[in-house]
Amino acid sequence: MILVYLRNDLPYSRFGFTASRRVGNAVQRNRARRLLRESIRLQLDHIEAGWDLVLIARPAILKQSFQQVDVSCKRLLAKAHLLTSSVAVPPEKDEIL
RNA sequence: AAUAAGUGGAGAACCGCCGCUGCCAGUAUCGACUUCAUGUUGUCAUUGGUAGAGGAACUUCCCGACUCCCGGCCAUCGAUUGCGAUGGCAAGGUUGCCUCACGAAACAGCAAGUGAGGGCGCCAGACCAGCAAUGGCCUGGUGACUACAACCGCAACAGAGAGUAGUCCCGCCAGCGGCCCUGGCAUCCGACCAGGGUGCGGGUAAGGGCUGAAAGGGUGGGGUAAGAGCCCACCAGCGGUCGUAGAGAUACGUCCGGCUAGGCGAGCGUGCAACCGGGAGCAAGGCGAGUGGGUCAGGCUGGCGUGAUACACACUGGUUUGAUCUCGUCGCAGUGACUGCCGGUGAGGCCGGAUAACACCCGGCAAACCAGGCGUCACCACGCCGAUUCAUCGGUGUGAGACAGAUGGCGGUAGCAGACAAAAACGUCUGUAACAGAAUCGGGGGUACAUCCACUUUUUCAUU
RNA sequence: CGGGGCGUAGCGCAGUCCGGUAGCGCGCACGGUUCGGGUCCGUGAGGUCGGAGGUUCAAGUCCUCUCGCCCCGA
Repeated sequence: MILVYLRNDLPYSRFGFTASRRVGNAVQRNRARRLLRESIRLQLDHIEAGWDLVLIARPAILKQSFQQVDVSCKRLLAKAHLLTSSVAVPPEKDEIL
């Protein structure tokens, strides 16, 4: 997946989820978006306010379970220094989405 | 019993927690309208309840409902600056052997597609007749089956020749031109005349050969130097007139014609025939606001959350100021019945007008019908409330409907599949489904599909 | 909801309109040139024309269905 973020100078953050036709057909694009949305929903309390974030799905997400997607998502947020409190971020492993 | 194919049906279970979208109800805040009080309604927050993808939702090959837009020329009639009605033509569109049926849902009509029967052509097989060529008949298969005899266009290579056919080889010919020989004109030569030869030029497409997917009727006679539909008779084939049979395609018969015409109408050219108003699509379109609404920022004020609680910060409703952008809403939602009302359609029917009369036509009526609206009732699924004989009854509520587009995540149980282990069972671990996601609705066709069930058929094995 | 286009050799494209030989450039292989490499010269290999069916004597080309990809309009 790809994370694009930009400071919006608002007291809250906004999120967008995108899956292009390269990801697959309508069913597969819907599933990719839902996985990303659920992963962000569980992290809402730990994400800094004042940012616009867009998560872009890549075709490899279809082969991953939700846990793998969630780990990748957390790792991306930590890399962008968008997490507020200390969240247990798993260490980097070999497989990277 | 296994296997494969086809057709039809089913096509993802249950419980808990968190989350999303619509609707309903309660609570609270603020605003608007109204009232003597009350109340109605909108928005946001929050709580509870409830509903929430498919057989193909895919595809877009089609049709319809529904909505909007548009229409050339001529004639007649009525009106008399635009217009309306009727008829015709043009343009455009569709179809292409015939009939019937399905698709086909108000009268009529309706496509993609499908079925049955028939006609004609072609192919294969059996039988019959005949020495044979061939013909007849039956069965099966197959055909996008209007016309290349209106026009335009196309055909590589090979071959003599491929579109008003053509002489390359073998043949045939001596009428014509040339050459040679003989004879005649008293003699020689030339010319001329007669006869013969030659196939060089030439004629000949009748016979054979060669090339190719394809090479321009058959028999007999006349005719000719030799031949040729060159001419004639008959036959085959083609076009047409008329008659008979049939619902029609068409078949049979008759006469006439020109004598032969080859192939490709899947060549999106074109001609012909028949039929038909056309086009766009819910991003259709209607309504409202634009002094409105959305977004952002500031002020005032209410709610709620957090913290260190007379305060600060975040979010949010109302109001107001500024900037910026068009926005909101309807269309838009169970199934079925009642015909209760309204609306619509109304072929055929009835009545009236019109006519000498009938038909057409005009007006009306109503049966029947409808995918439209309202209303009532029933049913299905689920929830809530009440009652009781504890399984029913009664009451009540809901029925996907978004507008960057809602169905997801986690845990557990069961089932299934695989692996370990194993005589089997128990057990442990892993995985959890194929094709695929609603956007106005309905219907037909096509395509994709794990697994299960039913039926039919193919093949193999076992038993009798 | 409607309209249009593309698919041909490893890659990029002609040929399709109007049927008959599948070709061009780069790349690849071999040989030559050079002390060696590149450049250059010569020779050569390589394509079920997305798939299925049909029309035709003959289909990359025409027709029908189907698969994949791309674009446009409201």
